Amino acid sequence: MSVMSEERYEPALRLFSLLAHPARLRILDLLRRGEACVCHLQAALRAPQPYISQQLRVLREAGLIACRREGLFVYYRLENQQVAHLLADLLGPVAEEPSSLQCTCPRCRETASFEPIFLVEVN
Amino acid sequence: MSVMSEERYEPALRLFSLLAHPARLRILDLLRRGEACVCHLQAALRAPQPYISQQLRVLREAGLIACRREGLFVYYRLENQQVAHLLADLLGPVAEEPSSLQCTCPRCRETASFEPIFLVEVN
DNA sequence: ATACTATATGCAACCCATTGCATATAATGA
DNA sequence: TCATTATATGCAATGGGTTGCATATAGTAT
Repeated sequence: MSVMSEERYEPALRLFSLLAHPARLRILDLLRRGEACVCHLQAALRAPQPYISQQLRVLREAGLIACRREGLFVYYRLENQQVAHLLADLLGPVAEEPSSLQCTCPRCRETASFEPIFLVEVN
Repeated sequence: MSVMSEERYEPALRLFSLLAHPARLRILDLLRRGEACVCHLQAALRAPQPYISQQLRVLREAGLIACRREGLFVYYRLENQQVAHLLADLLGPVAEEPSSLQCTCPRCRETASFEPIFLVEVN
């Protein structure tokens, strides 16, 4: 049939398509707590960096998230309030994970209370 | 990578996957107004009947809608309040379509104010 | 310039939902 | 019983998103 895509539904359809993806949904949920750098998300999802960056691009080009570069690091943030509401409805309030993940970015270093998880001491 | 499907997100992921589909979203939106028979949805979507029934099955097996048979006709209804809220958030209040679609079901016949759209007089 | 780290991009292969269609079933009436 | 209408199911083919990986780019430091 292929007809049937009323323009009235298109924004909602695009949004649902973006959210109906494990990695993207997880990323958006993580960003509800505030900014996060790519390496942070990478550590949280335990997925290859190019994979993370690809999903970030999809979300960025859709306007759901935005980013800001600081030196070598790029910090992403949730940029769409409607998504924040949606996630609050469906996932509940922001979940505080027991051991907050640490990566190699300065932000993680300065607030580090434990040994960073993905930082390996080389002697 | 295929790992990464935290059970915490699975209900939301399933829901988003169901909603990220033009026909299914349209059907759910239509059912916000109340019950509708298959032929009614068929007329509204202008899609083949087997196609409509398939999407209805998907939604039914997911528990989003329920149905009740009355003679030859099967009336579907929205069965998930969370979905109703979601749609209200994203699509706004129930839209009253200018000319309400009519099909061949008794319900449409008794409330018919105009000639049913998809009813052809064969004399 | 070179080296190194963090991040982004390009692209091909794969996989699975989508969808079209034939057919089956349910219910009613003659 | 047969005919007809409304709805459901089965299944193969297709198309488009997903994903893995090689590689490119940006930024910093020596």
